[in-house]
Amino acid sequence: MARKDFKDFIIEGAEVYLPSLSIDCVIFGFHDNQLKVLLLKMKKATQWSLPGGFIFKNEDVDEAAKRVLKERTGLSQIFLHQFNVFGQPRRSDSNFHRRVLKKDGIELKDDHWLFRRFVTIGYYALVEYSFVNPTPDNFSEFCMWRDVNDLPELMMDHRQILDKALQTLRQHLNAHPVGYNLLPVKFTMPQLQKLYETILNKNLDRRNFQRKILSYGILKRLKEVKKGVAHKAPYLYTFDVRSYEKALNDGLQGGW
Amino acid sequence: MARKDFKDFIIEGAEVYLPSLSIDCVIFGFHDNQLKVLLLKMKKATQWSLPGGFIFKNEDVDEAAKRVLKERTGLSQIFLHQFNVFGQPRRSDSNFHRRVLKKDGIELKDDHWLFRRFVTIGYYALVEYSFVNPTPDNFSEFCMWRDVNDLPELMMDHRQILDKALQTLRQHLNAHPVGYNLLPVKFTMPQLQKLYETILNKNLDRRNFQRKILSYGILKRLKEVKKGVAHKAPYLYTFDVRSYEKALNDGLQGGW
DNA sequence: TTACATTGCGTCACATTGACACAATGAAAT
DNA sequence: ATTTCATTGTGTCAATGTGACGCAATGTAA
Repeated sequence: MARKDFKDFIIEGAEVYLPSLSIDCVIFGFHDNQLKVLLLKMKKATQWSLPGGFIFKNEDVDEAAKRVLKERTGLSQIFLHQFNVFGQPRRSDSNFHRRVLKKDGIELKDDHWLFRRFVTIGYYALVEYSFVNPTPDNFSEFCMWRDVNDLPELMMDHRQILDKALQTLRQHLNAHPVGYNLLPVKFTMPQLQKLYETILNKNLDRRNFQRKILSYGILKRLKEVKKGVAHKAPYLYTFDVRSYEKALNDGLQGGW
Repeated sequence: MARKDFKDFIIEGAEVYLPSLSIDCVIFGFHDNQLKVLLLKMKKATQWSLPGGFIFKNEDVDEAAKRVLKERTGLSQIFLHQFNVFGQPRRSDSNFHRRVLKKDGIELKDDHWLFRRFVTIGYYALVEYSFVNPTPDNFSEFCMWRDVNDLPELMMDHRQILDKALQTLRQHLNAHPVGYNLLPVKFTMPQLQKLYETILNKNLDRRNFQRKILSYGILKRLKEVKKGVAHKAPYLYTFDVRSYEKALNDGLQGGW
């Protein structure tokens, strides 16, 4: 979006977007054995923010989320899951936005649509780190991956939204194709384990983990091994998509 | 809400409510060993609808849901859980409402706020059947419990919303105090089992169910037995609230 | 050539689960 | 009063799953 488009956006927003509603996305990636989140560094402010946006008046809400995802990552066909609505009246601070925009040389009336109350719909997304091309929006100076264990200060209630997304991801780990969406096509067992450990925030026994995950019958071991690594080279695995989806439909977890 | 209030509501709605957003509630109860849902029979139409409402401009979304719940059931302090947003542009059919209102002698302009697009936030609630005082709203002629296995035709996408709520309830069964909120204070083991069977839509072995549910240590067996029943009188149980909440925090289900 | 971190494979005790047996209870039928 | 029988309380047993380890194989780095 060029400068001119931004002006149009600010002026015409009230016309083209559904009022009162916004979208915020928590985009997870996995790299260097760490769980990452894609964040935007705001212009003229120290805070960061989640990628977000608004919904066109005739647009499906899920489609709007996909559009935002595409704009920030370059990716289509992303695993996307709506997880919570944040609807406290005081969640946004209109003065904050006014100040930030003013520093950027933009002054708007007090009753401008951007300053009104927004109820936001939280989505979390799972993407393959290496495919992403992080792209800032009009409110941000850059867009980059941040480690979930080393987060900067976030604007408004975005930290709360992020925490809730992480909590949801944890609960979904056994019922959704989390590994499949976060890892590259070929990966090693230690990588997969580290992913589970990071999301669950606990250590797992290497041998028991392998036994359990293999018992699901959703992995295929390849003939290759990982190359260019120190120590013993681990085997590479891929997800057996067919049986993975079947297993997830039936539900992987225990229970009744 | 009296007749006059209804007129006010229709006229002033655009002023007092947050635009574009609505709330729909799937209220579950348990009675006669059946899972029930509280539904409204619409005026001048054959369809039924879920209890719903709108959000005041300065009202917390969760509070709005509680308000709706209170209006339809008479209850405060209800277990309430937001589960999904339904945001397809074509989910509501403005002609449907127009027709229904016209039959009721009410004609509104085509651009009336009630006919605009609404994104709705779905909540499910768990209530104790016997405490509920079903109360219709202005769009409905009566309000009553319906068996989830014998549902009438619902307006718009309310059937889809209900199904999603049921699916969510199933997933939450081991992680939320479902039994605690749906059953009376004192209940029998067969009652609790029937509740689980109904929600999960499958039969469970009586003896294994008892063993497992008792192993959680969340139930207290009382000295009393159920009276006035045919055959052997079953013991009565209550939830041990303290250990129940503790167990739910840790998560009852298996997994990692 | 050796050291050593890491990987692949396996063992064992114990807990959990699914399937089922049997006696006890008490209202309803005779 | 006695019998019937659906229902409840308790327990058994084999199969399976889980947690805690041991040990040899691998292959880079010392």
